[in-house]
Order: sequence, then structure tokens, then C-alpha cells
Amino acid sequence: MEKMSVNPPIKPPRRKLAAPRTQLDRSNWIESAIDVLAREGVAGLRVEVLAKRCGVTKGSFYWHFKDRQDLLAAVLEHWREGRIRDIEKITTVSPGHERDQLHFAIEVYGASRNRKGMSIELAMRDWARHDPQAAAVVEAVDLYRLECTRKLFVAAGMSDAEAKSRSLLLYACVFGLSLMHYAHFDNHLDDLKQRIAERIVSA
Amino acid sequence: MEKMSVNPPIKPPRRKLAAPRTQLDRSNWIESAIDVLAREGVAGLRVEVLAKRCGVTKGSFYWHFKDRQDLLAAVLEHWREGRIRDIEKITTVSPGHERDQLHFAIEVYGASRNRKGMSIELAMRDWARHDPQAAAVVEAVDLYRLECTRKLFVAAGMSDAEAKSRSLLLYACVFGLSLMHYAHFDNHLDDLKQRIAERIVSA
DNA sequence: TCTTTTCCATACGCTACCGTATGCATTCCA
DNA sequence: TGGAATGCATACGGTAGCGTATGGAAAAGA
Repeated sequence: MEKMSVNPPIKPPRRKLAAPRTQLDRSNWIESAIDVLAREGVAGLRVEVLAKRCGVTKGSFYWHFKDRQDLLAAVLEHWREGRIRDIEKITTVSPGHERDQLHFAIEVYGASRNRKGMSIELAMRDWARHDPQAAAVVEAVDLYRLECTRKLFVAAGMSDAEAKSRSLLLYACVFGLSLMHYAHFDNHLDDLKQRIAERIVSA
Repeated sequence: MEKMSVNPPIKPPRRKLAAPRTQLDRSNWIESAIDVLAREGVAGLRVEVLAKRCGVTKGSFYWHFKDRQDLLAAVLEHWREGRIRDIEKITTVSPGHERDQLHFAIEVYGASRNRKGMSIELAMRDWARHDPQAAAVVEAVDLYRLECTRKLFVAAGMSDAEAKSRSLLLYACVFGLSLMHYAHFDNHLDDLKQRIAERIVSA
């Protein structure tokens, strides 16, 4: 008895979608995942959706990852490492330029530039509010950042308490502003932000 | 011919769960929905889940609401009205006490108190990032708030541009801080926040 | 008391996912 | 050049959730 498949296997072209890319590996999946994360949040990070975006089926996904959790954990780790590297690069003390560095730390997430970066930040924070693992990673990254900018404030001549407070103010404001992109607020938004940055950094 | 139901209807007790409450109406559903929204975000706001929480089935839900969208729109409207009322109450100018009022506006979402209120704020903002309707409501509320505190800053003697900038700083900071509840940051967090509040409000 | 209306339960069909099992094609390698 | 390992497709069973259809109980009128 020959086993009859319901649909006779008509050989399909190997890859239909645009990119006839080479094989995927873990890091390809992770980067695509972060893309989706930025646009849809962690809730939109579905295995089959992601697979479609990559031009493959989930058969591929489950070859590279044990399950969805495995991917999510990898995304967290990837993000953590990247953020730590970044903040370190930005804040390694360069005597005499501390205030410039602080201004730069604010502008990096200036929302106009680096929209995607800010989307990821916000998506991570949403995620963290409902998942202890994500919360731990976000906390680790943020505490590291706070410590880095604190040192800059100290190097710029502030007291310990003042430096800590300013550091907290800085990031609260950066993240807060990123939540506030309004269509009809003010034509001179950049001027306002400049004033704010001054108030955060200046003595 | 009698029509025979597949499962003979065994009369169930009318309501099994704890609260033998009266009938539900729209506002009951909306309040429960906002509760869930605060804890789980809009993604967790599922019809059948909400029904279970209310001790009924979705049969009831679809009697009161056309569909899930109908509920979501109602939640948005309910939230908008409440926030507008609140901010108006807090910021109606009381000459000579403007700075106290501004401090109060900051403390209202002090996170230690009013944890639920802050959760709702954040959930609304998550929601707004993926839904134009929610975005419109959040924008309307925020612009109203910004305008109210701006007036207070002006009444406290600041220039227009400065008042606008401070107003933006105030809310950015309030929302930003609410994203930053860390387990291991500082024992004197309240002191830091006090310093921050001073920096926002003081001349 | 008899009929509406109100409010809710139950059952269904449908879609989107998750994770597993299995098979096929390529590539690597001896 | 013929296996073995790699990388992916396909098919399947299962769950959760949406919205509809329908019926029945309880309350409100008449």
C-alpha cells in the first residue's frame, strides 16, 4: 500500500520572498525579533509572525530555538549587552567635557533621531511591567546607566546626593519625554527640550 | 417532533461566584476593565477573562457591548473625563499657592501612593503607542494637563517659554520616574525625588 | 395572570497561535 | 560518491479568544 499524501507534493520554489538570503542563524532571528519588538511590543512577538517576516516557516524557528521563551531570553540578553556597551562608550570620563557628555546622553534618545532605539526602550519597559525576567534586565541596564551619569555629574563638580538626584532626573526626563510625542503641542519643541536639558545639566 | 438538545439542560445555580451582586451595567464592566487594564495592560483585556472576573459569561458582555472595541472606546472615554476633572480640580489657580499646587501635581503620581493610578497611566501610554484612538485620547489629556500646569508656572511669575518648558519637564519627569521603580537603587529615594521636585518647580 | 422585556448561559464556528513530529533537500565530509 | 548532519517545510493536535445564535429565567408591565 502506497501512502497517499492528501496534497501531492508539488515541489515549491525554495524561497518565495524577496531576499534569497543565506541560512538564518540565531542572531538573524534575534535582530528580526528586536525589529518587531520595536514596532509591536512584546505582545506582537509571535513565532509564526516572525517566521513569515523572515521568509521561512516556524519549522526553522524551532530548529534554532527551544521555544518562544528561549527567543525572548536571547533578546533580553542581546539588548542588555548592547546597552551596557553603548552607555560605557558615551560616558567614559573625558575630563573637562563632562557636561557635554551629559548633554549627549540626553540627545541620544532625542526621539527625533533614534526613533527606533526609543521604541525599543519603551517596549522593554512595557515588557518589564509584566515579566520579572525583563524587569531584572531593565533594572540592571538602568542602574548601570544611572551610575555612569552619576559619575559624570560628580566629575563635573557636584555633591554625591546632588549627582544622584540629577542622574535620576536625567533618565526620568529622557524616558518621560519619549512618552510625549504629540501631534499638536508646540512648533518650537526643540527649544523647549534645550531649556530642559540645560535645567538638568547646569549648576 | 420534539427538538432534543444535545446536552439535557440541568438547571445550574444562578450565580456560583462569591458576589451575588445585582445585575451588571455598562459602568460596572468599564470599571472592571480599568482594573484589568491597570494590572495586565490592554493586551490582557479579553472579553472572556473580564467576564469571568465579573462572575458571568460573555453572553452578558455582548448584551451590554457591541464588541470588544465598544468596550475599549468606553474605557478611553471614561478615563479621559476622569483625568480632565482631576487636573482641573488640582490646578484651579489659588493665588499665592501656585508652587504648592505644582508640588502637589507632582506628588499625586508619586508612585508610592496611587500605584494603581500610575499603572493606568502607563497602560494607557502603551496602548497609545499601538492604537491611534488611544493616542488621541492620551494626547488630549496630556495637552490639557500641560496647559494647566503652564498657567500655574506663569501665575508663579515665569515667562511664557519658561513656563511651557517647565510644564513639559514636570510631566516628563512624573511619567519617567514611574517607569523607574527599582528594587535596589537607593534607600533615600524620597529625598532624591524631593530634590528633583525642587529643581522642577523652583526659580 | 399573562406577556414582554431584560439579562445572562450555552453551544458553535472561526482564527491565531504554540509546540511536536516527520520528511525532504542541501551541504558537509570522509 | 555515498552517508550524515544541517536547515527548513508540512501537517497535526491543542488552547485561547472573538463574535453569533439561541434559549431560558427573572423582572417588569399590562
